[in-house]
Amino acid sequence: MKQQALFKALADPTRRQILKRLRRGSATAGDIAADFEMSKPSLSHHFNVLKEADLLRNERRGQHIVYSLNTTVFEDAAGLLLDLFGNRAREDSNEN
Amino acid sequence: MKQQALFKALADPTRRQILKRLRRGSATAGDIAADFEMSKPSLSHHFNVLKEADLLRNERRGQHIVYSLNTTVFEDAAGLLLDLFGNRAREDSNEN
DNA sequence: CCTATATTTAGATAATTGGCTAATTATTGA
DNA sequence: TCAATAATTAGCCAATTATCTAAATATAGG
Repeated sequence: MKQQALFKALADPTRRQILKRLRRGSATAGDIAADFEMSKPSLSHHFNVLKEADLLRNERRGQHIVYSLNTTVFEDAAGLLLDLFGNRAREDSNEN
Repeated sequence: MKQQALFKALADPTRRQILKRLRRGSATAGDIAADFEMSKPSLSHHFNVLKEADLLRNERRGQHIVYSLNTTVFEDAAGLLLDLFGNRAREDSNEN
Protein backbone atom coordinates (compact mmCIF):
# COMPACT_ATOMS: atom_id res chain seq x y z
CA MET A 1 0.00 0.00 0.00
CA LYS A 2 1.32 3.42 -0.90
CA GLN A 3 0.39 5.56 2.01
CA GLN A 4 1.63 8.83 0.59
CA ALA A 5 -0.08 8.26 -2.74
CA LEU A 6 -3.34 7.56 -0.96
CA PHE A 7 -3.31 10.67 1.19
CA LYS A 8 -2.19 12.81 -1.70
CA ALA A 9 -4.95 11.49 -3.91
CA LEU A 10 -7.60 12.30 -1.33
CA ALA A 11 -6.29 15.83 -0.80
CA ASP A 12 -7.83 17.24 -3.96
CA PRO A 13 -11.53 18.15 -4.03
CA THR A 14 -11.99 17.22 -7.66
CA ARG A 15 -10.59 13.79 -7.00
CA ARG A 16 -12.87 13.30 -4.03
CA GLN A 17 -15.80 14.20 -6.23
CA ILE A 18 -14.69 11.67 -8.79
CA LEU A 19 -14.72 9.03 -6.09
CA LYS A 20 -18.18 10.06 -5.04
CA ARG A 21 -19.33 10.02 -8.63
CA LEU A 22 -18.14 6.44 -8.94
CA ARG A 23 -20.07 5.31 -5.88
CA ARG A 24 -23.10 5.31 -8.18
CA GLY A 25 -21.37 2.71 -10.30
CA SER A 26 -18.60 2.53 -12.82
CA ALA A 27 -18.50 5.02 -15.66
CA THR A 28 -16.47 5.83 -18.73
CA ALA A 29 -13.99 8.68 -18.73
CA GLY A 30 -16.37 10.59 -20.98
CA ASP A 31 -19.36 10.06 -18.72
CA ILE A 32 -17.43 11.36 -15.80
CA ALA A 33 -16.10 14.29 -17.78
CA ALA A 34 -19.67 15.27 -18.61
CA ASP A 35 -20.29 15.86 -14.91
CA PHE A 36 -17.30 18.11 -14.41
CA GLU A 37 -16.53 21.58 -15.68
CA MET A 38 -13.00 20.71 -16.53
CA SER A 39 -11.14 19.59 -19.62
CA LYS A 40 -10.81 15.90 -20.29
CA PRO A 41 -7.04 15.95 -20.08
CA SER A 42 -7.23 17.50 -16.63
CA LEU A 43 -9.58 14.78 -15.50
CA SER A 44 -7.40 12.17 -17.08
CA HIS A 45 -4.59 13.46 -14.91
CA HIS A 46 -6.75 13.06 -11.83
CA PHE A 47 -7.64 9.52 -12.87
CA ASN A 48 -3.96 8.77 -12.94
CA VAL A 49 -3.37 10.12 -9.48
CA LEU A 50 -6.29 8.10 -8.16
CA LYS A 51 -5.00 5.01 -9.91
CA GLU A 52 -1.57 5.44 -8.38
CA ALA A 53 -3.24 5.36 -5.02
CA ASP A 54 -5.03 2.23 -6.18
CA LEU A 55 -8.35 3.91 -5.56
CA LEU A 56 -9.54 3.30 -9.11
CA ARG A 57 -9.50 0.42 -11.51
CA ASN A 58 -9.92 0.83 -15.23
CA GLU A 59 -10.76 -1.43 -18.08
CA ARG A 60 -10.95 -0.71 -21.75
CA ARG A 61 -14.29 -1.53 -23.33
CA GLY A 62 -14.09 -0.83 -27.03
CA GLN A 63 -13.43 2.83 -27.56
CA HIS A 64 -14.25 3.58 -23.97
CA ILE A 65 -12.32 3.23 -20.80
CA VAL A 66 -14.46 2.30 -17.83
CA TYR A 67 -13.39 3.45 -14.40
CA SER A 68 -14.59 1.95 -11.16
CA LEU A 69 -13.92 2.30 -7.47
CA ASN A 70 -11.57 -0.08 -5.78
CA THR A 71 -13.34 -0.36 -2.47
CA THR A 72 -10.76 -2.64 -0.93
CA VAL A 73 -8.52 0.37 -0.35
CA PHE A 74 -11.15 1.74 1.95
CA GLU A 75 -9.90 -0.57 4.65
CA ASP A 76 -6.35 0.58 4.09
CA ALA A 77 -7.45 4.17 4.49
CA ALA A 78 -9.31 3.42 7.67
CA GLY A 79 -6.24 1.66 9.00
CA LEU A 80 -4.08 4.65 8.23
CA LEU A 81 -6.40 6.91 10.16
CA LEU A 82 -6.34 4.58 13.12
CA ASP A 83 -2.59 4.58 12.92
CA LEU A 84 -2.42 8.35 13.01
CA PHE A 85 -4.66 8.66 15.99
CA GLY A 86 -3.30 5.64 17.78
CA ASN A 87 -6.75 4.05 17.99
CA ARG A 88 -7.09 5.39 21.49
CA ALA A 89 -10.43 6.76 20.33
CA ARG A 90 -11.85 3.25 20.12
CA GLU A 91 -11.05 1.81 23.49
CA ASP A 92 -11.04 4.80 25.79
CA SER A 93 -11.67 8.42 25.03
CA ASN A 94 -10.59 10.23 28.16
CA GLU A 95 -10.85 13.71 26.73
CA ASN A 96 -14.52 14.49 26.29
CA MET B 1 -15.73 20.84 10.02
CA LYS B 2 -13.44 21.95 7.25
CA GLN B 3 -13.17 18.97 5.02
CA GLN B 4 -10.63 20.39 2.64
CA ALA B 5 -8.38 21.60 5.45
CA LEU B 6 -8.48 18.16 7.02
CA PHE B 7 -7.54 16.26 3.90
CA LYS B 8 -4.87 18.78 3.02
CA ALA B 9 -3.35 18.57 6.46
CA LEU B 10 -3.10 14.81 6.28
CA ALA B 11 -1.48 14.87 2.86
CA ASP B 12 1.95 15.83 4.12
CA PRO B 13 4.22 13.16 5.63
CA THR B 14 5.85 15.53 8.10
CA ARG B 15 2.44 16.51 9.40
CA ARG B 16 1.40 12.89 9.75
CA GLN B 17 4.55 12.27 11.75
CA ILE B 18 3.74 15.18 14.00
CA LEU B 19 0.36 13.62 14.69
CA LYS B 20 1.98 10.32 15.49
CA ARG B 21 4.49 12.04 17.72
CA LEU B 22 1.62 13.57 19.66
CA ARG B 23 -0.04 10.22 20.21
CA ARG B 24 2.57 9.72 22.93
CA GLY B 25 1.19 12.76 24.69
CA SER B 26 1.26 16.50 24.33
CA ALA B 27 4.57 18.26 23.79
CA THR B 28 5.97 21.73 23.39
CA ALA B 29 6.92 23.08 19.98
CA GLY B 30 10.56 22.76 20.99
CA ASP B 31 10.21 19.15 22.11
CA ILE B 32 8.65 18.25 18.81
CA ALA B 33 11.25 20.20 16.88
CA ALA B 34 13.96 18.16 18.61
CA ASP B 35 12.57 15.03 16.96
CA PHE B 36 12.55 16.45 13.45
CA GLU B 37 15.39 17.41 11.17
CA MET B 38 13.74 20.59 10.11
CA SER B 39 13.88 24.21 11.15
CA LYS B 40 11.51 25.40 13.83
CA PRO B 41 9.80 27.89 11.58
CA SER B 42 9.04 25.14 9.08
CA LEU B 43 7.51 23.05 11.83
CA SER B 44 5.61 26.04 13.07
CA HIS B 45 4.09 26.30 9.63
CA HIS B 46 3.00 22.67 9.83
CA PHE B 47 1.46 23.27 13.23
CA ASN B 48 -0.60 25.99 11.69
CA VAL B 49 -1.85 23.77 8.91
CA LEU B 50 -2.76 21.08 11.42
CA LYS B 51 -4.50 23.62 13.58
CA GLU B 52 -6.55 24.90 10.67
CA ALA B 53 -7.77 21.37 10.24
CA ASP B 54 -8.55 21.36 13.93
CA LEU B 55 -6.28 18.37 14.40
CA LEU B 56 -4.22 20.12 17.04
CA ARG B 57 -4.92 22.20 20.07
CA ASN B 58 -2.36 24.48 21.63
CA GLU B 59 -2.02 26.21 24.92
CA ARG B 60 0.64 28.58 26.13
CA ARG B 61 2.40 27.47 29.28
CA GLY B 62 4.87 30.14 30.27
CA GLN B 63 7.45 30.51 27.56
CA HIS B 64 6.35 27.29 25.96
CA ILE B 65 3.48 26.42 23.74
CA VAL B 66 2.11 22.97 24.33
CA TYR B 67 0.53 21.13 21.42
CA SER B 68 -1.80 18.19 21.77
CA LEU B 69 -3.93 16.02 19.52
CA ASN B 70 -7.58 16.79 19.11
CA THR B 71 -8.87 13.27 18.87
CA THR B 72 -12.47 14.28 18.32
CA VAL B 73 -11.63 15.06 14.70
CA PHE B 74 -10.84 11.44 14.23
CA GLU B 75 -14.52 10.70 13.97
CA ASP B 76 -14.94 13.43 11.40
CA ALA B 77 -12.16 11.91 9.34
CA ALA B 78 -13.69 8.47 9.54
CA GLY B 79 -17.01 9.93 8.47
CA LEU B 80 -15.42 11.59 5.48
CA LEU B 81 -13.93 8.31 4.37
CA LEU B 82 -17.26 6.58 4.68
CA ASP B 83 -18.76 9.35 2.65
CA LEU B 84 -16.23 8.92 -0.14
CA PHE B 85 -16.70 5.21 -0.41
CA GLY B 86 -20.41 5.25 0.20
CA ASN B 87 -20.08 2.69 2.99
CA ARG B 88 -20.94 -0.05 0.52
CA ALA B 89 -17.85 -1.80 1.81
CA ARG B 90 -19.62 -2.46 5.09
CA GLU B 91 -22.83 -4.08 3.96
CA ASP B 92 -21.93 -5.84 0.74
CA SER B 93 -18.65 -6.12 -1.05
CA ASN B 94 -19.51 -7.63 -4.39
CA GLU B 95 -16.13 -7.12 -5.98
CA ASN B 96 -13.72 -9.53 -4.32
C1' DC C 1 -7.62 1.57 -45.09
C1' DC C 2 -9.81 5.96 -43.52
C1' DT C 3 -12.47 8.68 -40.72
C1' DA C 4 -14.75 9.62 -36.49
C1' DT C 5 -14.77 9.09 -31.60
C1' DA C 6 -12.69 8.36 -26.98
C1' DT C 7 -9.01 8.96 -24.32
C1' DT C 8 -4.32 9.82 -23.05
C1' DT C 9 0.23 12.01 -23.39
C1' DA C 10 3.17 16.11 -24.06
C1' DG C 11 4.35 20.51 -23.07
C1' DA C 12 3.48 25.14 -21.23
C1' DT C 13 2.12 28.08 -17.37
C1' DA C 14 0.13 30.02 -13.15
C1' DA C 15 -0.77 28.95 -8.39
C1' DT C 16 0.40 26.50 -4.26
C1' DT C 17 3.44 24.46 -1.15
C1' DG C 18 7.33 23.43 1.80
C1' DG C 19 11.55 24.69 3.07
C1' DC C 20 15.02 28.22 4.64
C1' DT C 21 17.00 32.59 7.17
C1' DA C 22 16.11 36.86 9.40
C1' DA C 23 13.17 39.58 12.10
C1' DT C 24 9.48 39.96 15.50
C1' DT C 25 6.71 38.86 19.58
C1' DA C 26 5.97 36.94 24.18
C1' DT C 27 7.53 35.50 28.55
C1' DT C 28 10.59 34.78 32.43
C1' DG C 29 13.77 36.06 35.84
C1' DA C 30 17.68 38.81 37.47
C1' DT D 1 13.97 47.29 32.63
C1' DC D 2 17.09 44.12 30.11
C1' DA D 3 18.95 39.91 28.53
C1' DA D 4 17.85 35.18 27.51
C1' DT D 5 14.76 31.75 25.75
C1' DA D 6 10.75 29.96 23.04
C1' DA D 7 8.09 30.38 19.38
C1' DT D 8 5.91 32.74 15.52
C1' DT D 9 5.59 35.72 11.49
C1' DA D 10 7.61 37.74 7.28
C1' DG D 11 9.79 37.30 3.13
C1' DC D 12 12.15 34.67 -0.26
C1' DC D 13 12.91 30.70 -3.43
C1' DA D 14 12.70 25.98 -5.51
C1' DA D 15 9.73 22.19 -6.35
C1' DT D 16 5.23 20.46 -7.09
C1' DT D 17 0.62 20.67 -8.77
C1' DA D 18 -3.56 21.69 -11.40
C1' DT D 19 -4.97 23.41 -15.32
C1' DC D 20 -5.07 24.32 -20.28
C1' DT D 21 -4.36 23.46 -25.56
C1' DA D 22 -2.35 20.69 -29.06
C1' DA D 23 -0.72 16.36 -30.54
C1' DA D 24 -0.66 11.37 -30.27
C1' DT D 25 -2.78 6.76 -29.66
C1' DA D 26 -6.38 3.28 -29.83
C1' DT D 27 -10.62 1.40 -31.45
C1' DA D 28 -14.86 0.80 -34.29
C1' DG D 29 -17.25 0.81 -38.41
C1' DG D 30 -17.84 1.74 -43.21
